[in-house]
Amino acid sequence: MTSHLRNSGSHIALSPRVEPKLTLADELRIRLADDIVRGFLPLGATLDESQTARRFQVSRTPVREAFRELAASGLVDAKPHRSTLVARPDSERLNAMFETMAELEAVCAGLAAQRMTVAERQSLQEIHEQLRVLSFAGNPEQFHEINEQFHNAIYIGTHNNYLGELTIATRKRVQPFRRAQFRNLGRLHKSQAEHHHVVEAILREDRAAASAAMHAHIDLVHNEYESYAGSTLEGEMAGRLRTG
Amino acid sequence: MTSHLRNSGSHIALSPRVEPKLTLADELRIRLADDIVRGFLPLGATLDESQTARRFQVSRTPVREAFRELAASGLVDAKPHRSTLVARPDSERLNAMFETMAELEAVCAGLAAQRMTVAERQSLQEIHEQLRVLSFAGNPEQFHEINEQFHNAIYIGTHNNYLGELTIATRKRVQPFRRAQFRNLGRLHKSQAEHHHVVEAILREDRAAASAAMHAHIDLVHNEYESYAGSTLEGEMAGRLRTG
DNA sequence: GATGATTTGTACGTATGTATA
DNA sequence: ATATACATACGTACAAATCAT
Repeated sequence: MTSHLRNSGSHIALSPRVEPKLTLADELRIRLADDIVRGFLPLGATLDESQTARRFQVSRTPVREAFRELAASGLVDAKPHRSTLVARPDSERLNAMFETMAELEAVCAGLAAQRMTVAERQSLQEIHEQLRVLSFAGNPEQFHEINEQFHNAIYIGTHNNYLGELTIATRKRVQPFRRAQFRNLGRLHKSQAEHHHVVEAILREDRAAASAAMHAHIDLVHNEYESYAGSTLEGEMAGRLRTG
Repeated sequence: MTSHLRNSGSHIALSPRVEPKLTLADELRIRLADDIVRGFLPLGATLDESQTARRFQVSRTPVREAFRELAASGLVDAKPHRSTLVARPDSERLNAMFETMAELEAVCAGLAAQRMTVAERQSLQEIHEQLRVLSFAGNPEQFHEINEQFHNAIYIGTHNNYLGELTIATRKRVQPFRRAQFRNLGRLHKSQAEHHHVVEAILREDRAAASAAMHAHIDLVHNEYESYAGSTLEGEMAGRLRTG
């Protein structure tokens, strides 16, 4: 992954509208957010402005602006006159984020059950079927990808874009703690079974059941993380890196 | 309200730790967010960087950073190479925000019913009583102030800080559309009655009832806005200012 | 549609505050 | 505790894009 953002001399501008003309700050924000949620940047890591600027061959100005936006979205922690750090929520806050995600996803599933169009319901079923196949193929990366599509399909089905955005933002903030989930092959099939209850309820247009099934699903994701983090003691260890 | 942020020469630094040393960008963000939610800055207004910089006697750099953060929080709309505008959601998005607020507030009330400490329940009752008195005194500004305290008390009662932050953020984004609410004196008493159902359910530790009562309350706030906006045709008119 | 005026985006230098020896 | 080193905060100059004519 060579990281040169600076595209010296735009080449091959065949079709117009290919580039929405993003600013460097925007590209940096997207790139850094991706690095954080993918776990490429470790939690609690120091994000040096000059260093980051050199890394991407830009000045510090767009880097600063990207950091500020990431701070506003909660992915990094920035205090005045102090270096920006990749956010590392303590266990209380992490629990709060998981719980909130469960509530948000539950509301989404409930609304989707009431509002999805025929086409949207069919699309959801197709994605669900893809996941079933993948749960046997056992490719964690691919399963994760389609799993996101599954949840996105439900957000769209709510016909409430704002709610979808809030939910996605929360998902992103929790993602670093869900990453290892699908390493466990057994988890793929369990996830599949949980999804099945959600899909079934949505197709029945049963709001309460869809909501409850999704809530249960996210709670299990949370539990899965806790048992993983607890077993590896990663949470404890990470917690003592700076505070101890 | 003279607007000089520049405090030339810090004076009287008696006790240490009085000033958390906010940056200019932070102060600007807070100030501008306040101006927006209070309706001081009209929806859709253009926020010129240089102009704003001159207004506060600072350079464009902190202004830009403040704009970026406001954009991340959704209060302003910023596209690359275009002036930043005070966000003016269309009716579909506004409905989505109201609906989401109702769901979030409902979840908060439900969790609070289960989790509030004795002290927190008592505090909630006291605030509720203050509102009852104010609903007769009929001071809209003061009622609004204590009303925010009422809802904040519930967020605290959830013991889920993240959820509280999301809910507050959503409340802020909708606030410009709730401003005129309490001009209507009758609304104060209706609001009071709705709150009563919420408080009662919370004190009974009845999660479902608290959640439902709060949901109904916010829905009525939404309806109140719609009938107001509809009657003044403000929504329609504003909608045609730029798009037409 | 081209050109000038205006506004935003980026780079960089200096000031200021923080952390370390 | 003072001084030094270092990172961030801010101002200014210039480049690039948009808007108005």
